Amino acid sequence: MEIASKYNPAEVEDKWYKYWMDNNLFHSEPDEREPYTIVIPPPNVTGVLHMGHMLNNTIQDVLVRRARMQGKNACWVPGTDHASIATEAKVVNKLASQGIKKNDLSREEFLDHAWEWTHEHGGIILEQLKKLGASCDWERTAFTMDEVRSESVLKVFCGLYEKGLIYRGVRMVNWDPKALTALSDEEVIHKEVNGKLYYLKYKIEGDPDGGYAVVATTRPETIMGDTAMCINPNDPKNAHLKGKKVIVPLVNRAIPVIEDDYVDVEFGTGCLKVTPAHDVNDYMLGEKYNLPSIDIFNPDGTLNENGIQYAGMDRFAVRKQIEKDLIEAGLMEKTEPYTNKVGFSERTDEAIEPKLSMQWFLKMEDLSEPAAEAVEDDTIKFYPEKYKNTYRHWMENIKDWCISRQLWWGHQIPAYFLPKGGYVVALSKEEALEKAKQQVDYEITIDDLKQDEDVLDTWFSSWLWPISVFDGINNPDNKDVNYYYPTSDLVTGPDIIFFWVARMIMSGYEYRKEPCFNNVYFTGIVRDKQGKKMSKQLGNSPDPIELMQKYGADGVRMGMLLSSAAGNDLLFDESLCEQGRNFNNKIWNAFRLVKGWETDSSTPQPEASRIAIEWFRNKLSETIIELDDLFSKYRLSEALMLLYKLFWDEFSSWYLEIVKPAYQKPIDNATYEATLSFFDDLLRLLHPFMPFITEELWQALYKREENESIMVALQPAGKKSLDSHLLKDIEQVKHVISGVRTIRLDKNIPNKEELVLEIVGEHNDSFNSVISKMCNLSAISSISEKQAGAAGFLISTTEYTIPLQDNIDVEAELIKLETELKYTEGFLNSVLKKLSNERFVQNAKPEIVEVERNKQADAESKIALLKENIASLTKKK
RNA sequence: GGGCGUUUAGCUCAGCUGGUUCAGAGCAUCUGCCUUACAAGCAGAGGGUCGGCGGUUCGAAUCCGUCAACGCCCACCA
Repeated sequence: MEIASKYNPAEVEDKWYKYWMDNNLFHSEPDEREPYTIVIPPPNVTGVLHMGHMLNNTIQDVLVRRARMQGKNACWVPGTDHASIATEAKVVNKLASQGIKKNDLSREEFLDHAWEWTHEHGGIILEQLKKLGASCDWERTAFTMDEVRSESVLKVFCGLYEKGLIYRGVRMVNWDPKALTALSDEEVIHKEVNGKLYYLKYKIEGDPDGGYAVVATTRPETIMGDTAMCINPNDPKNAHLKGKKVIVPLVNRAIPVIEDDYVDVEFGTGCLKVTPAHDVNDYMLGEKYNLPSIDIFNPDGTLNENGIQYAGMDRFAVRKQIEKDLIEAGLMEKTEPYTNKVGFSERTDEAIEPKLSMQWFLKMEDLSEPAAEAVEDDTIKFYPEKYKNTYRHWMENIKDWCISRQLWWGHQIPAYFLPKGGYVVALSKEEALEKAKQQVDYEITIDDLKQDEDVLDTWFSSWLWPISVFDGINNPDNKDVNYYYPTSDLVTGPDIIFFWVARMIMSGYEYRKEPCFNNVYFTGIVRDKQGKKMSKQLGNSPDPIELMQKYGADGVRMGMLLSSAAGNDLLFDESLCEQGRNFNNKIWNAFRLVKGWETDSSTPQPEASRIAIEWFRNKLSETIIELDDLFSKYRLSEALMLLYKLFWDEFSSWYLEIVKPAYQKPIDNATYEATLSFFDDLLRLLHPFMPFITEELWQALYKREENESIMVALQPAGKKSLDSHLLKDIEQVKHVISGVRTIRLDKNIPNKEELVLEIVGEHNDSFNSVISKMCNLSAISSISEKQAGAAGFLISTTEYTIPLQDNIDVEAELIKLETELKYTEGFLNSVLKKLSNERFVQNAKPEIVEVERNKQADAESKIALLKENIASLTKKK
């Protein structure tokens, strides 16, 4: 059989993905097996795959594939998120490029465009996940705005409303003047902004001396909304203002001076302008002192008619203009540079405007209680654990969730306004009418009802995800949800711990009285080599599809995983994918070697092969134990590295080299069978990490049945009890072999040339067959004294020597010995120092002291030996 | 302003409750090899006073304190 010397992923990946699909291997139905469930963090429906998705989904696939191979009924539910604000923004932009304004369209027309966009771009990302090898149950693909999910959302809204947990009211919210919607606190990102602190003069009303108070503000454009000035009652320097009124500059309106100890005496002049409509704190002062509230902004951030001469101008333009005008009017005392934190919209990057508006809110207090507890007591475990703190802190300070958005793309709020005021909340308009009829004493028809224009926050649908994907909201007792819920692991980024993770936990307890998942694995953020976050804007993110074409999906998966300890950011480097590709190639070539062997039943099994098989069986089992441990701690990176070393070093470099028959010689049956079986085990261990190449080789390794797949083969179990002596002995043997190789290299002796190994001192000769084969020796013998002119090396106190025909370089040899002697003497010294310390001998554990004594003995005999050798060499000189 | 985390070889990172599984791994580097699976390879080698300082201890990468640098999260001081 002729096999190419390089693995070509392009030839095999699509083939096997299709095979898995054709054989329906990704699909799961409830049965008697133990379930293993993951729900995908749904990517934006119109998004494209980026490196973050690659990492996240590779991890999920590794977990799912492994669980499947452990005999569990594994189900990975894929899907997408309608991403209300992001998608709407994209559609608005697209329409704008066609010269269409959103406002010119009716809601229905706009939604038609949005659906069209969704169908056009939707699901691209899911197709990309298939390239990665994701073993999702595609028959279960869900969308946050499909029928089942939409129904779930409305049902939940109505239910929570009935329970009194959802309320509607005018509150100070985060307003995005670009997206023209309210946002939740979590959608606001605070950034430092270099601006100015403006010191404005507020004249004191009726003051004969023309006295004034100075107010420091970062937002002079809001003075039109001022309805009071506030001082601290305990501030002596402003005491003269008590009970007075001051005149708002330019506006010439008198406002009262109020007193509240909220005001920091030290800041600015100790005078605070109060603008209840445009600042959260001022709003609270307004409530407390019953101040009027003057809203000066339009929704888009321009000033309204309350802005008088500035009406129609943008808020930032006004800031500049008003600065000029104040200076001209002599009402600006000074300005100074100032940095403060300003909130920006997560989506549009627009400066948030605190704004009073009517919104829907969800009360969080009751919901958060069981959710907080579950993480606290490890019912739901976080990996890494440090996020418990973050979570706890947020839960303890949780505020009500603003769930309404002034958008069209999303779940429209099922609240219906009545003609003469008031509203009802109902699942359908028909039901709303029934409710309305009971509520009002006038005649009412279905056309009189007007549904709330707003939609719900996207997260109000995704927080139900682990339940709603199994239709567990609409049909709480269905077979699927009862079987698959609670889900097993959630894999997501720490950036959405509040947006999503926390809220899912809440909904889980609210609707199923159970955790929604048992473990949460937080991945890090993918950064480039400079440590910058990878993003499309920065252009520093490679295209995952191109990467997979270049290195193969398996290679890229490995590249992602090698760099990622849970929760740590990972510095992505393409060279890791290269390493992955190289590893694929290594596996490929090992396969070529093994499959190239001819067997011969008359060939007896060499002793070396017998030993190698016994040893590798133990090595494999030892690794499996370690692997299980690493997986239980979600240390996937280390798990993969462990297998990498097992395959490359232990299997390829040691095992295969030992059992490899001589050129064009056949191999004995027993060794051949054992090797194939090891190969099979290795492929299965590797399969969760590298699904494609392992399937390709697994299929070719033995004759397989139709429809068989490594995907559903079981993980190898390994031996129960390990022969630790054998494992240790072989490590010694490796040292001996390395020593001989070093001599060959040093002395420039070709591998072809047979050598003789002579040993002075203790040596276990059970493994001589292995040493002999690996070093190409003609004989191994024990002698009492090293031959003159032999090269050698020491392992503990045994001296391994190779007699050489040619005269050796005495000088070089002496230097080598002297160096080793010096080092050993130094080592002995440090040991002796410890042992001569009485307090050490008294206080340290006896085992430790014993160890030191052994060290001393070993070092002493080694020194004696070295000295002997040096003496005999010197004689020769 | 609070809280959390990180700092160990050129790079990326392991090192649990203090002591031979303690100074490690992979990559990179260097040397020699186109050796009959693989140069995307083989064999061998070098490389760190574990961020600084101080303390506890017979003994500290590991525990305590402190400082520094970087990162993240939270927070209404205009």
